[in-house]
Parts: sequence; C-alpha cells; structure tokens
Amino acid sequence: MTILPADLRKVSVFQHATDDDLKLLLERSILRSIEEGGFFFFQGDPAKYLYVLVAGRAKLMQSSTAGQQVNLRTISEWQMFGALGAVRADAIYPATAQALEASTALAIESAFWREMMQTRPHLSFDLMQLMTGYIQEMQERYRELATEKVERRIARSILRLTAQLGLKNADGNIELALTRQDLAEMSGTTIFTASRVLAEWERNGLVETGRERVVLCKPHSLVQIAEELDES
Amino acid sequence: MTILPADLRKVSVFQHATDDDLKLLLERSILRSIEEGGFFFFQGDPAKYLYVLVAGRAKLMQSSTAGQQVNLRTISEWQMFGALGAVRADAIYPATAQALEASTALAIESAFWREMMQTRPHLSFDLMQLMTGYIQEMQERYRELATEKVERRIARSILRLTAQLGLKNADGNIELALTRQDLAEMSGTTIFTASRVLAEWERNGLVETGRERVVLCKPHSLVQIAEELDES
DNA sequence: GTTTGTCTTTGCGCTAGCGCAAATAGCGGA
DNA sequence: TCCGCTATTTGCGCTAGCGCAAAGACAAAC
Repeated sequence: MTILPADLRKVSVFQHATDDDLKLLLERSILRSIEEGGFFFFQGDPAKYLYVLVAGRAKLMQSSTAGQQVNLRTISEWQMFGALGAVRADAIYPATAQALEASTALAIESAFWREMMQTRPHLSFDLMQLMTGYIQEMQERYRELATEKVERRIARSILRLTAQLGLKNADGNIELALTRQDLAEMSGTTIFTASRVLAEWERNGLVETGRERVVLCKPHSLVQIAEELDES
Repeated sequence: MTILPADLRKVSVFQHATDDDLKLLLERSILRSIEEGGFFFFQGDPAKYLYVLVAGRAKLMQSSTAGQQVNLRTISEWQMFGALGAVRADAIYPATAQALEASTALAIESAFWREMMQTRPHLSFDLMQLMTGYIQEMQERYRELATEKVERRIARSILRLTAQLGLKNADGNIELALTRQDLAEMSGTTIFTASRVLAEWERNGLVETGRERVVLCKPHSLVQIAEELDES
C-alpha cells in the first residue's frame, strides 16, 4: 500500500500542513499492519509513536487494574490516534488501541512530530483543535453517564457512531457492525441490558438486529429517544 | 490587587513563558471579581476570554438541556480555566464557571492569546500539556463512573480534591469545604447517597463531617476504599 | 434570643438495571 | 452437512442506589 502526501490531507490534524510537511512526515513514518483483534499499543506503554489509521477500523479503550473496560472511541480511516503521547517526551499511552478488523496505520515518531510542531504553529493549532474536541465529547459523555438512563445512552452511542462511520446499505438504511458487548462498553452498561434494549427497539420497528449488526430503520425515532425531555 | 508577572509563573501554562510574554499578557488583561455564587461565564457563551483564577475558588460544571448538572472540576488559585475556547475564533464555552466564594480572575482575551501562541511554541506546548491532562482525567472518571460503585467513586472524588487543594488544619488532618450536593455532583450520584456514605464513614472513624465540611482522619483507609480490588 | 434560610440526615418504598445460567442462533471451517 | 465457537437472547432473582418527604442541625442576620 502506498500513501500519498495528498491522502494525509484528509487527516484533520494535517489540514493546514504544507506539502513539504506532509512529504517529510511520510518519509519519517512506517506502516504497521495489525490483524483483527491485535493491538497497536497498550495502555501504559511508552508513547513512542502516534498513529494515523489508513485502512480498517480500531477502537480505543481504557481498562482499570481490575480488568473492567470501557470504549472511549472508535477509530475509522484517516483519523489520528495515540496523539496524547506526542506532547511530552516521557508520556505513556493512557488507553489501549485494538484493531476491530485487519488494519493498517501510519506510525509517526512522537519525537519527530514534536520537533515539527516546534516550528509550525499551524500543526500545534490543529492538534489542539482535535484535543478540545475530545475534551468536549468526554465531558458530554460523562454528564450523560451521570444523569441519563440506559436507553438514552445507548441511543446516543449509536447516533454518535453513525455520525462518524455509519454507512448506508443497499436499502438506504444505516448499518453498523458492532457486537452487543461493544455497544455496552460504549454506553456504560452490560451486554444483557444492551441486548434487551435493542430487542425492545426491534419489536417497535426502530431497528433490525443481527449478529454483530444493527440497522437503523427509523433514525429519527432514535434521535427522539436520545433528545426528548424526560416526562417528569 | 496587583498581579506581578512573577505570580503568573505559578500558572502551569505559563511556566515556560518569558518575562516579556508575561508582562505583555498582564498589560492586555483585566481583573474580574465575582461574588460568591456568581458566574464567570455560562456554557454556550462565546469564549471571548480565558481566565486565570487569582483569588478564591470556583467550579466548572456542565448542564444538560433538562437542567441536570455535573461537576467537571474545582478551580483553585493560579489555575487556568475557560481555555478551550482559546483555540478557535468562534468557540463557545463548553461548561459554566461559578464562583464558590468571592473570587477574582485575570481575564485574557482569547484572540490575543491565540496571537501569542502563533509565535511562541512553548506556550502552545504548555497548553497542550494541560489539555492532555484533562483528557486523561476525564477518561479515567468516565471509566470509574461506568464500572465502579458509588462508595469508591466518592472516595476517589475526595482524594482527587485533596490532591489539588486539600489543606491541613490545626490537628494535621486534611479538611475540605464542600457541600454534599457538590460531592454528589462530583461523583455522579445524589445528595442522599453521598450523605449516607459519609455517615457510614464517620461511624467507622474514617472522617469527621459537618455542614459544608469533611475532615479526613484516616486518609489511608480512604485510599484503600478507592483502590482495593473488588472482593469478587 | 429568635428567626430564617440553607444544608443535612434518615426512614421508607421502589425500580432500573445487574448478572448468573441456560437455551438459542449464526458463522465458518472440516 | 455437521461441528465447534462465539454472539445473543431471555427468564429469574436480587440489590444498589434513587428520590420523596419530613425532621433535625447549623449559621448568620436581626
């Protein structure tokens, strides 16, 4: 697989980079391919590289010492991940990145990226942009988890996901490939509750479900569940 | 009240700033004083200024359209807040900042700060440092909320707070000034449960409580509650 | 001292959601 | 086609934590 500088322009953090910047980055990076279920890095590893996913799909998750884990984010093509470690020389990854399917990512040395940012304010700005986005999303999700009921959180999780990577299938419906387990971890609940909620939605015709599959038939109704005021 | 450039060095984002930078910043900023319960800014306002608290105490909170809210962070002296809006020209504050007691903050124009960062990479780096810290903290708290029981979350909230601003009192114990309501909002629970948990701790001699007051008698036991593995 | 407002406690009932266990269904390989 | 693996469903019992309501405690102001 060959990556062109122009491809990198699709990465939000590189949108203001010059062609020379991109060329330089490419020259100094390597491609890493990971099979399904494999890991790009583990929480706690020294953050030697930052990554740009060029093919496949991955997820970022955080786990506690007791082994329980939550999904922080799903990564699709041309998204950057592992970038938090890029800021400090001695940083470690605060999360684990696992490939959901066979995936390839461009690995950029953190130290080199830091050097580039020193002399290119636009790169720093774009990275800060990305970071503020994360912070806001995490703050929102935190509030949701603290104050909202499970059904709504699941609806929100699905909608957030479709906004990022939902694909229309042949019937024009939006289809997602995810396990109940993933959905549960994204929403802060259990696989059992997730399954029950989806079953209920299916009974009401909002979705169709299958093994590792959710098809949205009435996206609007989902939005309503996600947004409507509590009837209190 | 007069702020000296040297004072600003206590702000983590300014630690690598030059004396000239600090002088410039001071000249271009104004002081805003807010009485107890007043607001520096509201969620949704255009982020025209970023702030550095120079006296008092404040909290950052996020509220949903339904009015429910969570505490994101407590701000003590020489901490920066409202900085997320500093990155984009058209940003809005993603949270509300309320004074917990009569407080004063230095208000720096976001646009001016952005200009300074353009030519001073060290400032960008220090701000990114702050942002990565936030992201990591929010990710952790999110996981805690999703996977851990209330008692442990309350213990964690208290410990996090003491790490930032806990003060030893005359007896050498650590004392905090916070309402049960605040504690509940920090921990993602209700005032009732927070009250019950503290009462239980008090019965076991871990803490002493009073109106808007929590004194840690056995901090180590709290750490144990916060960290010990589930007996599963 | 009394008043007033806010903060806190506690009894009580309730339910959303957890989590085990067992059954079922779907996919891929042999 | 059958087998084995993994994902999913569902019944069932249970409990952690919610949230109302009423009573009590504290602090500041009068």
